[in-house]
Amino acid sequence: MAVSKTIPIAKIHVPERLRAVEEDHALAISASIVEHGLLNPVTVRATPAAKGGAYTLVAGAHRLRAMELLDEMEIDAVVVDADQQESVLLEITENLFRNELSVIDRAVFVQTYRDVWESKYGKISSGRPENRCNLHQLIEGEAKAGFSRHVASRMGISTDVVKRLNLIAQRLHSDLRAAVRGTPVADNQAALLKLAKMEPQEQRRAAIALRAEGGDLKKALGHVKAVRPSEKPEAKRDGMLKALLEIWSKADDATRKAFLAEIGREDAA
Amino acid sequence: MAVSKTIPIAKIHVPERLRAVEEDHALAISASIVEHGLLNPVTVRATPAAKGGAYTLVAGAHRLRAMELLDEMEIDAVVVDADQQESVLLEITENLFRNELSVIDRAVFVQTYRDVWESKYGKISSGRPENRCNLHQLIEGEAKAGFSRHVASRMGISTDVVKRLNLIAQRLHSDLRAAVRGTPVADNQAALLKLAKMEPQEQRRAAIALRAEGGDLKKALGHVKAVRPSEKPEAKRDGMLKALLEIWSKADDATRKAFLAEIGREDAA
DNA sequence: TATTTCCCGGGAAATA
DNA sequence: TATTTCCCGGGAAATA
Repeated sequence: MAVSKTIPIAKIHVPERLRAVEEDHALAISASIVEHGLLNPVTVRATPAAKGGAYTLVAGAHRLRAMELLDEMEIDAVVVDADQQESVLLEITENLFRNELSVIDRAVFVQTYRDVWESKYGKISSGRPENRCNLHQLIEGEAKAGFSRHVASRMGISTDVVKRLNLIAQRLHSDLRAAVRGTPVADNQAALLKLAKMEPQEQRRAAIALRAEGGDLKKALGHVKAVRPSEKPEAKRDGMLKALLEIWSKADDATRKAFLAEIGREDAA
Repeated sequence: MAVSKTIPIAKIHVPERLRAVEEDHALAISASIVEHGLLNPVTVRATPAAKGGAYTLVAGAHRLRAMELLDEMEIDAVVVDADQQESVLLEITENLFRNELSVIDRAVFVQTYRDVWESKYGKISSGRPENRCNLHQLIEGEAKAGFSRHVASRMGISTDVVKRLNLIAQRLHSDLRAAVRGTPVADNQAALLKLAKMEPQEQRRAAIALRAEGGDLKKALGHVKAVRPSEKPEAKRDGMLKALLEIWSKADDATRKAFLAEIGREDAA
């Protein structure tokens, strides 16, 4: 892939499409950066004429924001020439084919592919495809299809595999991604899926526990589960109370009476 | 398609695969048959050596049972030679291509196609495909794919269209199918989908209302909706009571106390 | 507004 | 047991 170099953060323009950054997520990444440094460089495009600066962000909005929060002035970035986007996509494809990659590495590759693709062709979303999209497909000489099938056919994998890698790439917390690196879990798809589906808060705890247990996932999850019940009982209680009141408000007199009788409160009128 | 002729019900063997008949559904069909006759013949295969009789049922278990319930001795059936199954599939395909069909007719065609296909290749289900299935696909010269994609490519429609037609064919109550015939609703996909997703009980009421309103769906659904709240309040009350007790049983003392306080029952200890 | 084609999430069952 | 490839259901957004 193109060369990674250090560039001033002030010179990076963040396009509208990438503006929506979750501050919590960025904060979590800052913590990870303090501890382990920036593991993956962000991806930018050289755009000397852009309003915000000489570069435009392609991938890594959260990492960029995290570095800003740490008052860093510079960041490692892969600089991709606008005309080279297509060849970057090709490189990713080839890497995916060639190497013996772990599941998590493949997920990151697909994610980067997705980011570069979106920066070139627009945001990937559901819905009936526009003509623009079809046009692109025709130029490429592929059958008419959305991003999912495009990536699948290009990478030589099924759309289901893309679906899973996407899920891992998009929902696995960066803390966990870092914590998992080098352990067997990095190549354990089922485990990664399970982790990715947990709440972000739980994922952060799982990451800490995983490090403490030296990569033993079972032990680590044991701690997280054990912690959970006592961790946020208020939220749970609130939920129960709310549910009770919600149903109560909709119930008729007969139902209310029956309920009170069942719980031994049938006395008052 | 092959010729339809009248055959003795006693001579039809019902294979294990089709044995599971919902008696309610069959009863509903008998009512429809009394009123309108048997609208679609069942499909059978000529199997002189079979244990149950000279024919084996391919499609129409509910219709067959309905005729049995009416003490009929014979039934109209399309007799398909075992060797002709493939050509029947082809015929359905061609019909689907050629004619100006309503949505509901297309759904019925896809359903029949599915039935014949299942009788030849085995039940369609989820899961990683077996070798047998792949073998079949290779013989056909098609790319390896499940039933859904097979049907889609053969019919010249997308898998999403197959999905919707399947939904309509499998979940639209036969009463409604009959009631809709000849009205604009028969070619209104959105309406059919909406109807198909309703509870069977409601579908039956909708069918009655639709006839009463001369095919005016909006008016008919107005009646059904209006009837519903007073129709089964007991079931709803039961559900609410159950939900209340369920949550109550899991709640701790503090939550229970808070709840009782909210509803003005904080008195007793 | 009705239809279509995407994406996403989940579950089942055979394979490795 | 882990992975893969089906089917199914649902929602979004452009098209007709």
